[in-house]
Amino acid sequence: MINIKEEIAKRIAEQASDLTQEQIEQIIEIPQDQKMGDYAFPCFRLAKVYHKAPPLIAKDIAEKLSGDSMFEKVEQVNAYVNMFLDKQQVAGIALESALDRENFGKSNVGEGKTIVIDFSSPNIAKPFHIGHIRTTVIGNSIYKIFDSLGYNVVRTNHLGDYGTQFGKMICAYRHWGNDEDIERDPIKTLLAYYTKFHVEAEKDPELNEEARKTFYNLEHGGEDEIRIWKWFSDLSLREFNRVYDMMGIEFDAYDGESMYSDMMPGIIQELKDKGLLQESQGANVVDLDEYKLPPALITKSDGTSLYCTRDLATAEYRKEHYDFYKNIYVVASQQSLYFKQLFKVLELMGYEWAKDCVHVPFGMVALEEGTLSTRKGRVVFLEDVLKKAVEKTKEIIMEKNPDADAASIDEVAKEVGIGAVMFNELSNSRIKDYVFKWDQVLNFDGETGPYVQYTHARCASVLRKAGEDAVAKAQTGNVDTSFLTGDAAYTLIKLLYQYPEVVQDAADKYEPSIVTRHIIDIAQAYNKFYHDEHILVDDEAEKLAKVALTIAAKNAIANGLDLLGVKAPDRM
RNA sequence: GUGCCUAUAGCUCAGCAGGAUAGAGUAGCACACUCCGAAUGUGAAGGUCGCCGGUUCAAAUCCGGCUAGGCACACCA
Repeated sequence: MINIKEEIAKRIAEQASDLTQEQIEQIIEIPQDQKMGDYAFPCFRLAKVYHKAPPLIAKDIAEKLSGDSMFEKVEQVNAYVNMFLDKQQVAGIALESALDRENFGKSNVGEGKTIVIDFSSPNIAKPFHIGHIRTTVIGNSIYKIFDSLGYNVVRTNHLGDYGTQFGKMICAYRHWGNDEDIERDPIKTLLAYYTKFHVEAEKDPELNEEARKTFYNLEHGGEDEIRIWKWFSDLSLREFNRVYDMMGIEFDAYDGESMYSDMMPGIIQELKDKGLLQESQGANVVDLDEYKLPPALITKSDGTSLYCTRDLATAEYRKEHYDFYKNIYVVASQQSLYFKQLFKVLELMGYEWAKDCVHVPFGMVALEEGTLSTRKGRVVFLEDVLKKAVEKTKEIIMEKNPDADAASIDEVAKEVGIGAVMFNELSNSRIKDYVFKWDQVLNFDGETGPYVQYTHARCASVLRKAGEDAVAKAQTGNVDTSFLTGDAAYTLIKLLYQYPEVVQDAADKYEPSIVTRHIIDIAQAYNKFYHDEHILVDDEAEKLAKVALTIAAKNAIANGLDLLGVKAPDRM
């Protein structure tokens, strides 16, 4: 696709030779008001070079640019050169790429590069609650975005299936466990035991000691501990997979923490050999004082391992097996300091690839009653949220469309309801904290997933009415773009043109919300176009041009939603 | 105590390698379905961009200092 900004910069560079084309490209901006043009070039910075007032320089440049066929007009307003592009040319460029659904917004910049992305990673035997939605949905979207840019992306679910907590869980089971209850409703039952453990441990500190020993046994090959642990793991995975299935999320590897337990001694030895390990208060640490970081704890005073040790092993394993270009961790912002320590230790171990490890943090989810707390039983289950969203959607569909057939209602309600929850999660910058509110996730008006999906369904509906022949003809892109120069159509066209850069930007920043916001803009622009102009008009040439734009908008929305992991139904 | 993050309309948020009059959605108000899907669109209203300084021709955006909230800071992950 032609890079318009680059073309403009090239032309200005010919006029103002004291700046390089790159510098000019940096200065060129998109005015906030469309009335001021498609692109603008502020001339303040040239004033010093030319010893002339900025408006005079702007006037000069504007005059020289005026003749170029690229522009409809170029005018000087104060210190700005405001450029209005030839709308038909832009429409031609945008349509050409957007009509090609398969390739629109995609690229091959990542060819030959592998990215490992660690996300979701819930703890075994604990509920999959609303707090997990962030890493899961954001991680999935980042995977989709990089995948669409040609990277080979490995999704790994680093299950929290190890650590002292399992000592606690096993203890609790031994004290109060009932196998039938567990089989019937594993997570909720295990959660009840876990909660009870903490209550009891308050009264009887001996329990904590017992739990520590139990984990020690687990880590050192205790048969019964391993049997119970394995059983809990399997049950949990079954539960998690049900939720992943609902959201259409898959993984390439389920390598939990336990998988790396064999590598612990090796890591510890390696740290010793490299002179990094120090004994401190009975524990083994890597001192990071020099880097203004607290020491990284490698082993506890009782000799058992810690997550840091396991994470070091995990990183090494990933480098060896995947030779990653980036190793991404989608983990809550609470752990920012921890990841700084982890990456620093890797660096000190002499691994130059430590710089390729990135922590992608996100903010906290709280409930109106306070922070989520598994122990205190203050949780909202993700599955319940998804189910409620589907029910609500079903009600809305039946209300709006009483004679739709039952089978399709169920299918669409799932796509829209679950899509709404996922979309909602991806609407804001990931770093923001938020408070979970039912009426907020179940709101389907305005800037929401259903709004965007509705627009997609509306496009599909228009195309059905247009008929196959018209769609096939429009699909070639061989249409008269002079019918697409109205304000609404042109706004939409510019958004379509920008879409590929937006995807790249979202990848650079690991920020799916950039895509979310852009497809909201596209949906708004299409809806406005739809209201302002009649699409299926009698005039064949005009109709084909507008149908082509409808196809393009539909493709952009469908591809954008796909990057979010959200479905784009043709009817709803 | 130290570090990191956040602060923009009643509410939820965009905008932040500086640029022209700070944008959406939502709530409330007023409109538009004999017309391609009203889960839509239109209009009016709504702001000391947390506060104080600084840099600059130009600051919501950069720098410094405050304030408020969140998070983290050794045997949990």
